[in-house]
Amino acid sequence: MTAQCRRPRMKAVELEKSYNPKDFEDRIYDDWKSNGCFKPAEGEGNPFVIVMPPPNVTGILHMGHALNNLLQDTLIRFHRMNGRPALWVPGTDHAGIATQNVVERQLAKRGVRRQDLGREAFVEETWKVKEKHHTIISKQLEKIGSSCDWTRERFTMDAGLSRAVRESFVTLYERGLVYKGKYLVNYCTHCTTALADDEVEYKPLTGKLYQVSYPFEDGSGSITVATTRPETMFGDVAVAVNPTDERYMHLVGKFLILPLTDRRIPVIADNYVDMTFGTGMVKITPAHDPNDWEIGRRHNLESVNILNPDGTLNENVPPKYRGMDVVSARAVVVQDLQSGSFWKGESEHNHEVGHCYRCGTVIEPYLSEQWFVSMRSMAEKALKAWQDGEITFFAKRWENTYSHWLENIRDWCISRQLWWGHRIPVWYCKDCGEMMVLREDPTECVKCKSTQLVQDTDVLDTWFSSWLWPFSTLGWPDKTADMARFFPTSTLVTGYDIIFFWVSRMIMASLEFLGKVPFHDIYITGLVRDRQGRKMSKSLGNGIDPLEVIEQHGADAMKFTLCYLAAQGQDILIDMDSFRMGSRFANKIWNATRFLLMNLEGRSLVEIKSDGFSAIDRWMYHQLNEAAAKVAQAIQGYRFNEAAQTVYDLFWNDFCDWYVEATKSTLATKDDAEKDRTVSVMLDLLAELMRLLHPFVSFITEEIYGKLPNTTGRVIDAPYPVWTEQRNFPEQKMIVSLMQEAIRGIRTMRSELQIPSEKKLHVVIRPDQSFPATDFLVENQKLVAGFVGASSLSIDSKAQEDVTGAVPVAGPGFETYVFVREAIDIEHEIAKLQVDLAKNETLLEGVLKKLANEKFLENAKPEIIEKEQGKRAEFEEKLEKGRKHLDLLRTL
RNA sequence: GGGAUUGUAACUCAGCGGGAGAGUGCUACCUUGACAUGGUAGAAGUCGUUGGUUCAAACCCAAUCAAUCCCA
Repeated sequence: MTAQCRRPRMKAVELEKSYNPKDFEDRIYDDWKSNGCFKPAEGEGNPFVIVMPPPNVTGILHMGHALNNLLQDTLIRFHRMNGRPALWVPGTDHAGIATQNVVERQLAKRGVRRQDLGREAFVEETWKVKEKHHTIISKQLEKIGSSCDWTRERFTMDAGLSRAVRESFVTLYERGLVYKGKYLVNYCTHCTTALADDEVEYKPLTGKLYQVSYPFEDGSGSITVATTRPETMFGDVAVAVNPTDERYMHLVGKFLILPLTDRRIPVIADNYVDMTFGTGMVKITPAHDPNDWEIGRRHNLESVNILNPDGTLNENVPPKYRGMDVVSARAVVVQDLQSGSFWKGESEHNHEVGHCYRCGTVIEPYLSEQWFVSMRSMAEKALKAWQDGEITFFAKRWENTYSHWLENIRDWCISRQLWWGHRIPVWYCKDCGEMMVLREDPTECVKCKSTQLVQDTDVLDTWFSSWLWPFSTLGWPDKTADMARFFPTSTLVTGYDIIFFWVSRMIMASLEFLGKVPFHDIYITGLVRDRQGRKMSKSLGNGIDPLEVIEQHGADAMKFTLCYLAAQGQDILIDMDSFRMGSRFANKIWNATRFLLMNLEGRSLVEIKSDGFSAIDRWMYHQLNEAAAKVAQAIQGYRFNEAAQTVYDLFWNDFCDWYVEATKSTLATKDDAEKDRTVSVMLDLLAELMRLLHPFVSFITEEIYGKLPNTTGRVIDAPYPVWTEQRNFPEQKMIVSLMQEAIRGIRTMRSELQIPSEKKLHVVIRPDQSFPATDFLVENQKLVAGFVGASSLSIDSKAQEDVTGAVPVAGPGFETYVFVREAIDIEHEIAKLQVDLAKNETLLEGVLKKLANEKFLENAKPEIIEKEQGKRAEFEEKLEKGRKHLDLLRTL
């Protein structure tokens, strides 16, 4: 009495005829979320931790975010299933300038300026906008299937993170690494705020180079300077020449009168001046040009600032020009220079001009008082951590970008003249002028006890809060349980555009405040581009909305497609049709499952014993085993494309094309015990496949896993398949490969001779004496016959059958004979065989030449030599058989 | 000006020292009881160009052409 008699018979499980992801994706996500599946497992174990790069809270998720997050999701799911407590911390960023711009634009529609509201009301309004947008962005993250722990979600301006920001600011101040000073900064007159150096984007512009004549004070003629920005002449404090320039040396020390004004300025000498540019004489405007600023410092020149914060000219210019913006002032100045005969001409000039990375406005170098972080010492630590191998970039080449930036680091301007953001924790006493940098809001002056205190009006750069993200999200500066357990984190996944802004700064902050790197691996994703290779952008209108992809193809299709295309260090070029790839794959998974489930009717689950496996079962487990090893390796090395390709090939080429096809002949029989066994093994394989596939196609695998009668629980927390010796069947692998080769040979013949599939053939497979798969072929005759559409098939191991009139096909260790006499064009077959023979002759020649080469035998690795010897045998066999077959054909 | 990356089948890209690969597209046949979002078979490549290193180069090195990106 076997166990199967007592087991209940199963019902067929109905799966919808076609794959329709909308039917289950949302439901599955809710199920995961409401059952705490995204929380890290309790207990021991080396945690795997990712902090999500926080998207801008008022932004919309674009394809780049989708890519970024689904790769993180793949990693998290893989490690979670491998038994590591996996934590993925989600969150959003307050995005100072961007958000403030969004709210200001909304207000502008009502005809309201932020100044009309006042600071407090404006910030309140911004919080409301933030709340509204926050639901949009989190919903989008859910749609794409992100298995992040929402119970730990953070926002860069929530209470905890605000405290972290203060703590870090004050600590740096105490360490002398934060300072305030009047320097030339990049200023956006549209956003009315200073920007950091790396927030400026340089774009080539065609401008004009103007030649202006500056007369000498003593009336002894004039000199000509070249400038691209004549309106800044009101800020000129000198004209410089190169000290080695013999044309002008005699002029150094003389004074000039600045045109349109009555100011006198000196001629000075400085190495910076390029003798070949323009006339070789340069006007020096320290308050409005970074190079001039340096020259001004070297020569102790004063700086004359001619701009108001809004970009209009201020009281330091002649009254006529005050209040004009830069562009209109330039036109008027040019006109006035012309009529005042200071004009010497103009020419076209191409140069790189800085623009605001948020609004695109031309950046003005602007002299103002700002807060800075001194970066040198932190950069050195960050460089050392990299040199010591504590962090690794994938792909490696980004390490150059990282180190190069750190080696050339400049101090970081962190104050922003905005209202939305972390207010700088600095207070000034109105009475005694004392400056206080404090963790807590003060109530009175620490020096004079006055209560007349004002807080610095500026806010901090948004990156000043996001650089703390890997630990502020875990509770720092408190010593929380999460900090102890999950910090440092494991991996960061982000785009290369923010290696400077964010990645390197997080490393610096983490080393500075915690003495550890914040993560060990940094995976840099490619950029998602359109088919023409252009960046996706609003202005081009070439963007693809991830939600639209999900609508058309499903979240799994999007995830799988992008994984499949995510080659390390490579941008991804796609259009909407690209996602059909993933969608077809998901459809295939669906239908293969459907086939199996409809065959469950009346079957019983039996215990699976590996000694009861058929050869083809062993082969399939072997393939699965190999794939598991390959996927693990690929994921460890962040080669997502390789991992995705591995599971694709396994499921489609091995499981569907061969294994499922092979079961069909069994399922068509009346042998119930064998059918129960087949179905049970197939269910086992399918469950394993769902686990293996889950990180790459998460929803469909969960949906199917839940329907399988041999599974309990969810696939999201099922164990991941790992390579095991028990499933290593290299022998079966080899034997099945030989069978496949025989089958392909016959199919090719059939197809080339255009024999319709309904026409059944007689086929003879004649193995050589030492052919290892003979027994297998004998046992699986029916199977092979089914694969090639043969009405009769014989395994002619004694070479007894008469094969006269059959078309011969050579294989490694065997020959096949297909009886299709009436269909053959003998001349054509002979010609084909001759081409084949010629090819093999050249191949053999090459191999023989190698094997005769002493240097090759000396230098090549033994396994290579062995391989060449194997090739020689193979080509010789093919030639021998080919010649025999040629004779055979000629007798027909 | 400095640096990085990329040039492989019609398209998008893997491979990166030892017999040229995938997906899409294309061609032929197939409405076989999972799937036409499918099946079977096939055609298609001087691996940008020129040198060099090596027994052996798509792969390493140098130069060169083309494209992209970052920094100044």
